[in-house]
Amino acid sequence: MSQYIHVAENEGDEPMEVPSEDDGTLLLTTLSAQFPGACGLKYRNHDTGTLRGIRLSDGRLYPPDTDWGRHLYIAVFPKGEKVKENSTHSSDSSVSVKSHKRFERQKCSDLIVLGLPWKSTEDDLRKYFQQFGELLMVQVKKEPKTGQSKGFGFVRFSEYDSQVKCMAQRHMIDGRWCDVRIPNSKEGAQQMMNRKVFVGRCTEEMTADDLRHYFSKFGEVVDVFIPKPFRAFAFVSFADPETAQSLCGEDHIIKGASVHISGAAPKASENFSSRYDRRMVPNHAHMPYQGSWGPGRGGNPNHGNSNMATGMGNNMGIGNLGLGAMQLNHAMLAAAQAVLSSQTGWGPLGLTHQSGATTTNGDPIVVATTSAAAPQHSISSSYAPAPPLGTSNGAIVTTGGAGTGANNSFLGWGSQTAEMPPVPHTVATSQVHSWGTVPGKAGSGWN
DNA sequence: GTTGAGCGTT
Repeated sequence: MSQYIHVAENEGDEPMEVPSEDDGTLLLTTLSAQFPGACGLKYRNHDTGTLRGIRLSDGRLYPPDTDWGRHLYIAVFPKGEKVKENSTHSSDSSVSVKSHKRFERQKCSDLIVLGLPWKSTEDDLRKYFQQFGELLMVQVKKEPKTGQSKGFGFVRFSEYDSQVKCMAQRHMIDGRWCDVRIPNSKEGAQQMMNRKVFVGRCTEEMTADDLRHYFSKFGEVVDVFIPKPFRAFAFVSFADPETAQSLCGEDHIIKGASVHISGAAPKASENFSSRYDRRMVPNHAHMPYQGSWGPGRGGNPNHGNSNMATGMGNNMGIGNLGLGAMQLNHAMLAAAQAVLSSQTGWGPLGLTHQSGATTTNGDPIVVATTSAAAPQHSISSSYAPAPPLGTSNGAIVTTGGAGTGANNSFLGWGSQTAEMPPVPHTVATSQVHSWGTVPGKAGSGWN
């Protein structure tokens, strides 16, 4: 028996009625059609005064009791996603607002949609994805002869905001969970906007604070890295990639010495592992928070991540360290490469940071083995499909029964099959489980 | 007419 359910974006907002299905469930797609990006529902339980999450399984929201009753339901959004204009108080929500602002400038790219049902047509895709915003292109790849779908397609939004929203969740399309990612062929496009510059010909007198202070006049400096012992170069990371780009190729005078600025090259480990053979870094495939820690565009102050997405073409490795032609010898070049390599945030614990290296920000280098540490830093959390950790959204199953698989089905991260794997006991492992089902491509952080 | 990790006839 179908009924209309009262849903609002916030408590106190004017509710909107959304229809349930004949079996009494509410399709997540129905909800998100009216509340784009919504990933769940909650309501105020007046017995306890607390918010109660609504069970979500296989794209269906289940009524809290025998039916939906007269509760006012609140749409739940992935963490950091609900960046609306009506959030006037930008004090505590400054993080998501900031990231939003940063993303506004970004351009859309084609997105690959994986896992489509064989029967899904381009019309189906268009109908589904237009809830996130205006679509510029929709494709379903088919066998040329038979016209049979290959099970994947491409979409392109006109607004980057739509793309971010769309990528922040999985998608139930015609009964299957589908993933939306940046296509392999497009990775690297973003990397042209590296936030980090290489500063060559540094003198020993230049401290990290000196560099930070000097470069701050061009834009917000997120990080300064000076290898120790002294090697006559440094890395400066800006919050805005455009700032970094604008400085590339220039010579600047700092403390009476002329330094040369150029784009920081990707690490060798990134180049080889992600380009040549991803099996060389099996850890990546199991790392949680690939998404949120990915492209390092979120102003993440940690070294390890600012390079995560700098996988430019294979021909832009050592040779393009941009050391200012012939200013530095081979040893120095190798040293720079080594330093870049050593900044891998994903490496073994002991190798995370070069000993003695200085940083101007006081933050400790976070090794991404503890999941809870990640999102707090991560301004780019809008990339993170609010991993199943997101109980704070209140959208996690609270009712009993088969709800033990709740975490796995949250936002659809998990198995395609109805039967869920054993429920992990900790949040951390649950993330590994859920995210680990997406193999490879960890380096780019775009998927 | 089957299938289920991937990566786009232009």
